[in-house]
Amino acid sequence: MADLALLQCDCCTFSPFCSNKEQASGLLRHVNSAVKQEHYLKPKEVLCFSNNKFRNLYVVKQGALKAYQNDVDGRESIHGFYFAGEVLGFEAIYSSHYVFSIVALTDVVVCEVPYDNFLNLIKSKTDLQKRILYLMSQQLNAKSYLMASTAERQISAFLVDLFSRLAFDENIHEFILPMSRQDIGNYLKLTAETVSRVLSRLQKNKLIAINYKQIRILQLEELRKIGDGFCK
Amino acid sequence: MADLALLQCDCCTFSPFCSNKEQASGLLRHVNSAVKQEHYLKPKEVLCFSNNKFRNLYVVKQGALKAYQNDVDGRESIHGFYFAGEVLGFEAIYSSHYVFSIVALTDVVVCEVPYDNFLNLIKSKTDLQKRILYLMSQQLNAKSYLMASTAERQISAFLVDLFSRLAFDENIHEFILPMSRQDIGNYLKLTAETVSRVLSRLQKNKLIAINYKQIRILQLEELRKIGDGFCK
DNA sequence: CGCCGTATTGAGCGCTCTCAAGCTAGGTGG
DNA sequence: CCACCTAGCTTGAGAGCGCTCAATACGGCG
Repeated sequence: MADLALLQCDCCTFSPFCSNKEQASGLLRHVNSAVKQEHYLKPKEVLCFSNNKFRNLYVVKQGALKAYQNDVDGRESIHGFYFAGEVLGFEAIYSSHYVFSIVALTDVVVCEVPYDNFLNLIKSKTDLQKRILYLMSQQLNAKSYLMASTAERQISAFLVDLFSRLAFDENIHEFILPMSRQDIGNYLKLTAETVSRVLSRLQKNKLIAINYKQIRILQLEELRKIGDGFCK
Repeated sequence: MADLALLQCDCCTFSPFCSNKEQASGLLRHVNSAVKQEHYLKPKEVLCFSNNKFRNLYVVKQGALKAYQNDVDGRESIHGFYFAGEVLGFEAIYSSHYVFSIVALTDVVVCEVPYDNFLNLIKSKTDLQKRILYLMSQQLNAKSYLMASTAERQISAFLVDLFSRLAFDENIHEFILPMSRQDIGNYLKLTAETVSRVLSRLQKNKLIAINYKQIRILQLEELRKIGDGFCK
């Protein structure tokens, strides 16, 4: 378990803002300057509510979360999913309020990073300044596959994206979907039925093997081709 | 003309990185530190090509541009439009190459901002550091209406967005669409025919008056309602 | 004035949605 | 240990929105 936590820190995109010599050698915690504390969440627990005052960025240390808003139709419009090593809250800098409610999908550990701490930390560190622009630029590039032309393309690209973000080991082409079919649909603007149908079709065509939340990618390159132009 | 150029600078989101006392009082040009030079483009002229090495951010001083990629189907997938006062190139920080080709839609004046100049400028200026995070966060919030559920919603939200970015005077509800129906379609993932049909319907319903590129918003609040959840 | 790119409008098709009926897995209680 | 319950998933039939294909109209430019 301690090993897992360390693994998470090693592959965390935020580690330059957090890690120090102690961490690299195995110790860590609140000695670093930007991270204030950790939070532990159970599935369905809320990390922050839409419209609440923005104070903290959060870094996912373990587990998966979703960011969503309720749209006019009362539908849950999902803005994105966040997994280990990813930073959330950047959108809120602009509006100074959280734009989305963020909810745990699994058991979750997040690091709380007060935005003021963060600004103080980067103040005089040019490498961290470059790094944060890099990370935000990365988020600008994400999610392009939302615009793919058919449900099959969107879902193929979504699976490739998930695989690249969830697979600890590139060689194990199997992972657990942390979200429901409905969540995938709310994210891609498809119905849960369409998601289910497309996944079944991809399975029939031997591109994936899927059993509820257990999924194995059988032909990664084929999937990439189907979702092409939209997979990085 | 000189007045227009100044007006553009006054409402430019990038002016903190550019303006100085001289500018504010009427003079300016290359005295400021981040901006290197201006470029003048005619319609269809290319500012930068997709995959070229990223060196500069650009700030639009006058006119309109589109950023696009060709997708698998050979279709032109438009990532966004840029108007006076807006910054482009943030996506390229991540990949260190331009992600999109950027082309002028009208006569255009842009300011070239070498990224190295820019990094030097913000190095020790905490207010500019905050400002750039704010601007990038703003871009993360843009384009949410792309996900609206129907063509009518997307286009209504698109028009509201355009109006807020193009109208010099909030009270004049009339402006020129700088892009073609096909461009709008390529941006919203609709066909030019659908765009045309929806615009005609909005006109029939007295929400807008449109004649080719000339458009007048008749019922801004109604449009906002239709595109709701997706207009800021 | 004639040409060509762009915009409009119509008819028919197909993908995704809606509505609805089973199915499965996992949890609960006897 | 098994019957039951429920939430989530799967699958089917029919409807509607946006797409394709096509014909026509408009406007800018030489």
